[in-house]
Amino acid sequence: MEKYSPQAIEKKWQDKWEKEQVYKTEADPNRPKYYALEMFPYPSGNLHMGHVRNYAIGDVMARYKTMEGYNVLHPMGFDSFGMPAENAAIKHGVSPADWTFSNIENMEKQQKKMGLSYDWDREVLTCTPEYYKWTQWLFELFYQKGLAYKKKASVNWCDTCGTVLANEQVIDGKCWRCDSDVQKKDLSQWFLKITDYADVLLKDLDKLEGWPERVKTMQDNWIGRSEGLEITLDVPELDEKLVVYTTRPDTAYGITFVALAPENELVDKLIEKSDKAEELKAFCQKVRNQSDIERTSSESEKEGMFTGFYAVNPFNGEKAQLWITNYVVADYGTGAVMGVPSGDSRDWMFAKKYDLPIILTLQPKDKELVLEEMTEAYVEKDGRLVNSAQFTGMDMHEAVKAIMDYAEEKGFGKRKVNFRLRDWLISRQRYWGAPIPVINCPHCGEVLVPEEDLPVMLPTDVSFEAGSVSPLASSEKFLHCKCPKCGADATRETDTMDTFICSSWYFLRYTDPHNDKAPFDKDKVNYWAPVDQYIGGIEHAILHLLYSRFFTKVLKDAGLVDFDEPFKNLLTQGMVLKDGSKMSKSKGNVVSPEEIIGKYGADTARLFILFAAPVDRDLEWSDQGVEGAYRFLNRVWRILGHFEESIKAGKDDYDVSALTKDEKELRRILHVTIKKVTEDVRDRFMFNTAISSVMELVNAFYGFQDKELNAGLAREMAVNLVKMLAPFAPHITEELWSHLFVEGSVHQQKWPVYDEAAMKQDEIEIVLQINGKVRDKIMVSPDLDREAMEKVVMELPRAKELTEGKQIVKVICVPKKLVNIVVKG
RNA sequence: GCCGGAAUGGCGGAAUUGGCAGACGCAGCAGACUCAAAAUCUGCCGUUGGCAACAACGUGCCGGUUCAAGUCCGGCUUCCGGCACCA
Repeated sequence: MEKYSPQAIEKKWQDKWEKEQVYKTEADPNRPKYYALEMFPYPSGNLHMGHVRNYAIGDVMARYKTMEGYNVLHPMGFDSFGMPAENAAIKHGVSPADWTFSNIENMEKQQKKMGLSYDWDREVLTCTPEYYKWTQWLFELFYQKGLAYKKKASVNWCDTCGTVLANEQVIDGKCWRCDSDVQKKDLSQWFLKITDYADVLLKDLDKLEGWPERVKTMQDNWIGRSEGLEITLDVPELDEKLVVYTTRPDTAYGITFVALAPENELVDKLIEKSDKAEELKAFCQKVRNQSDIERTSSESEKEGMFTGFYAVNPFNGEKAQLWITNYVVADYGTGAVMGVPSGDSRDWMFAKKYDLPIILTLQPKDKELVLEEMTEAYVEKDGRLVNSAQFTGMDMHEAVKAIMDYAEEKGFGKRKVNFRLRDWLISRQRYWGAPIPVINCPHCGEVLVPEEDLPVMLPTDVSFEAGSVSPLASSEKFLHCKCPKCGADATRETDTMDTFICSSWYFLRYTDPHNDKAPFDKDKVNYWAPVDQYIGGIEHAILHLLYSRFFTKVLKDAGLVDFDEPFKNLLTQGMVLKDGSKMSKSKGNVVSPEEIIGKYGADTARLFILFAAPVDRDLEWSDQGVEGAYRFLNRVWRILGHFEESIKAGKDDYDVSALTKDEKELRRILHVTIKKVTEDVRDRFMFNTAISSVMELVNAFYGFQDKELNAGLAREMAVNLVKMLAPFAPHITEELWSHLFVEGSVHQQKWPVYDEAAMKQDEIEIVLQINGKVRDKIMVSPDLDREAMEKVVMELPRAKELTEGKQIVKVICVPKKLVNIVVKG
């Protein structure tokens, strides 16, 4: 065989696979299916190492499962709506579509150079009318189910991007995409009612056994469920009522004030009746002008202003001062919070600053608190109640329940579950997205575009200048239309949808990508989906993964699919780092996949990236490590070349009993390796250790390079070695397969099965321990029972020497492992 | 503050159910081949002491359980990530 030349063989096989459509798949209800999916990329123009890692992992799973006999769906597509295309249009005058499609073309070319087993016929591009027609159709479905609505609200606005953002897209007060400060704006916007599904989105996290704990916790935190009590307080001077929400009803006898957000409904009424209306107004204005970060940071100074009015604590009839404050979150709970300084550190700080009364209602069990000596609130959730009428003396946890019962019985309280999760703001004042299929009629109001008129096509005669209105409004032809209901002159909705809508259902479209009658066929989607293994970055832990779960649940309730979770198993890959930090142009530490593939080939790039670290951990890029992977593939190539004649001459059913002792040992290692690699790939996603055991096998193979090797065994070694490496390094293995075995593609072979009998050892090494320390090793038959093992070991000179003159307290025998002699003296 | 994850040689990492810590790879050292170098093949490679046999120490820290602990329990430290004035 000639020298290993990846550049020559990789191209050859990629062309052949494509021509022969080796990776094309069809639904087949008679075969078990496996759906392997990598998160589809945004078409930025070039693949980076993160993509390479993502696709390499997915490709191993897809190829492995295919060899295991599954009908495998392994598709790829592009999340191709979005801002960068539009920015390119503004900056360079190219159309967003042209920019996007040329990037897709380039990235596809790079993906194809990786040798990935995609069924390209199923490619999904979210920016095509064939796709966004169904995105719009799904929006209409949500609308009809009462899950899409338009409302005026204070929303997140990114001035740089010229659009609003969902809560999930605001990271530490900054835009997720461009990192600039997010402001608040009052706008009328479309929302999806994800809060209707808050409870089930939280509860079903328990079902997701194949998801990493940390992703589930993140979603749990984000949804933020809390159980508590709503308490209604009278405000006699205004003849009004006020509702507060608390998770600590046990402290209700300690209310001395009520803190209101300026947005609370009662505030305007308070100001109206107040004799210091101007001051209060000014204070409210000041608070409302603060940005979200200023207002919601726990470090910022608590401020407030007394309104002069009081509410009555319904538990004890005590008066509670009504304050307008800057520290109450307006859109959580009721925008009003009961102030119990003794039991809440924020209330404590506020009460101390403004000299408000404090009542102690909870005493810890292990010490006695004296109000005058306290320097901070007692916030531990443990103790007995004091100063709490009939509840005094009760354990805190019992009191929570008892007080809620009491409040409900008396009619001034109601148990309530609250969530941190807010509805999903989906309007975007941008061009390159799916238009919201709604027409505004002066007579009929909001009207959905009739299904037969979908898709609402993106116009091309627009000006791309960013502003507070979508560029779609600049197309007269697009903007003006007739009302589908009454025929009157009407205008279209000019906002487009958040691209996260497009990506919330793309994995379902892959199951039936060319359907022009429906988003997907029910039988097809229920055959292939849910996704068996989803692979992607942790950055989508909340955004994409939460939205997709929401979509799936709505589609299940609408009867479009039979499952209620989209992704059975989730693998969050680590980042690819260079010199300890994420590769980025600004740091100048980017390693280009194209260059690496050009130099060493895709097989080396894939092998290195899978070998260098466990898939879920960050990976430090190492040029020398890549060399190592390349060396290994060369070693495989050479050793198989060395035994080429034997491999070709060998028979598949040869006489194993004729093997020498050394050959038997090699064969044993082979079968141990098959077991190890199978389990690592199938059960643990430990590709790094799977590869390392194949390396060990190759090292053992090299032990025979200067020796005779039974032709049957040479063949068995080669067949299984090439098969085991096939998912990791698809080209070199295909080349070797064609050289050595001729028939078919290695990727359509059956995955190796290990032979228990071959794994049996005549002799195994056991360890002698004295007091738990290793003192000697000996080869024995693996069939020895405890007694026989003990006997053999006790006869060892080392054992005699080290136990001489000492008292043997105990002897522990672990069959096939060790004998531990415990001595005293 | 609450929640989650992690910590093992010079480096990436392995040890799956408590049973030989450091597999495999990188780097390093040595030998073979070569006029020489590269490539390749082979061997060595945690620390300390010792010519060696061997011994002691060693998986972030302190303690515990156990014949035996990287692994289990209790208490910390540091780092990474999420949430956070959410009542």
